[in-house]
Amino acid sequence: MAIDKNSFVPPYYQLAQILERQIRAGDYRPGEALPSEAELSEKYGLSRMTVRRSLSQLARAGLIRTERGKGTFVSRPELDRAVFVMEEFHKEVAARGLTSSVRLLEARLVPAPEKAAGKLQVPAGTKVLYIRRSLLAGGEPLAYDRKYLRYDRGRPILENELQYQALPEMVEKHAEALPISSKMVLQATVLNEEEARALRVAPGSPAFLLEQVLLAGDGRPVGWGWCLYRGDRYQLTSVPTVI
Amino acid sequence: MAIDKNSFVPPYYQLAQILERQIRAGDYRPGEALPSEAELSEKYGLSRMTVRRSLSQLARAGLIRTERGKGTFVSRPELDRAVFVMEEFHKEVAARGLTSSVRLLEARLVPAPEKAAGKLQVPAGTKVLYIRRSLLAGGEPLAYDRKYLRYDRGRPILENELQYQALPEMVEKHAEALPISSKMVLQATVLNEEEARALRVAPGSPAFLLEQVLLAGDGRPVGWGWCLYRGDRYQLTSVPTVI
DNA sequence: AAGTGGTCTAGACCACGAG
DNA sequence: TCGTGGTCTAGACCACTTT
Repeated sequence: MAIDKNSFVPPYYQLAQILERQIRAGDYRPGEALPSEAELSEKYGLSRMTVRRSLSQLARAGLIRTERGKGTFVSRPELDRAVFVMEEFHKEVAARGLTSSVRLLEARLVPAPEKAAGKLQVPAGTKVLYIRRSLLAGGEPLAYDRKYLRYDRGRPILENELQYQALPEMVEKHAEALPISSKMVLQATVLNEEEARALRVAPGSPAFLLEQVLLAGDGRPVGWGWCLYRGDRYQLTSVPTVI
Repeated sequence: MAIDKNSFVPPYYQLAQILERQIRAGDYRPGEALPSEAELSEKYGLSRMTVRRSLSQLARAGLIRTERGKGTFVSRPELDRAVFVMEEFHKEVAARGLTSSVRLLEARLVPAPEKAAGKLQVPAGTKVLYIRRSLLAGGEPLAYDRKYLRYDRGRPILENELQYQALPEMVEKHAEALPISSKMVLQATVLNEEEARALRVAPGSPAFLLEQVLLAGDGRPVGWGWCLYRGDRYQLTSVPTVI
């Protein structure tokens, strides 16, 4: 194989594909060294920087690993390793060809319960915004979301806002600092009476429990809560290793 | 801020950190454009290639996005998006400071059940290897694994192999083609009698159900099965956005 | 000393978007 | 036409590993 410089596919990508194919075909076996960057550069008529770009791509995909002073080696495939991506709710639902909607079940200012106060790093009893929402896919509840949010400003809450706005926009209006990142923990759980009712399934049904902390740019927590996803209608698929 | 060319931290990384800090501090807001590559190059005394490397890093982390002919823009944070990584069993367990071990419960050649035959793309009834294993962390069962594997060669199965070898090595010995990648689906479930007994918990307990297909380099399926992870002892934590 | 990957540069040409 | 990001080059110096 050679590089076609007239192709629309850029040379760095062509080389990455060539090497990927050779690795998958077993031409280079796990642990074996690839030709050095200088050799690849010479063989394919590309500058070393371009060769390195191809190799970086394969390294990011986990197919190879580089060792300074030694060489570039084919990685052993990690068969039991998987990467799962949970997209934003409306994206996830749209990808399945369904329409998403949000039903606000409750939204009020409450004194922060001890646990919520700890998570939000406010004194216990501080007024925080508590919301309960039902996330619908194709008209059917898919997830049940409960959250505590810091409420620093003196702005009144508008029912309309909560009903129709996405959570990030809502928080933006009602908290001092914007959340800019989130930390999540995913667990498997079974639903209790209340949760099952909200999701329209039988108590004891399986569900994903997603605990979420919203963080401001300075690292301070802005929100905390859980979102339950119906186990019979939600699953995560591993991201394929793609270059 | 300026670049310290005498630092051990390479310039491309220093610039990435500077820009990240400015974005997180709100100096550049979501949707806003960053200075052009030429401007950054001029301002920080770096070549354009180096500036581009910094920007690629921020783009991979999801903080910015580039648009050809238009500029580089700060992304809106996707708060409800999360990435979960499931590491190989022994790594995952070792990371918690526990020792991992594997107990082989069953391993025999069986005529492939219809579903397994379909998944493995072999005629129904073909002899395949069926194994059941208990994956232990600190002596306690953490996962319960059941798999069907193609068995093309005429080699006898050695109990010792199954007991002590990792699955990839085992498959390597007993299948024509090496598995080189896997496709997984993660679900939430509740355990039945048999599964609960294997995991030493009560029936009806929550668990993660990980369905796994092992693929050879040419894309042919080599193995198929499920692995159940105890819901009370296993959880996934989102990968932080890191540059 | 020689070979490897890691970083950086100054310049070039291209494709695309806006005026 | 001009400014933007996307790609590529030929060379350089460095840090590390092996001989």
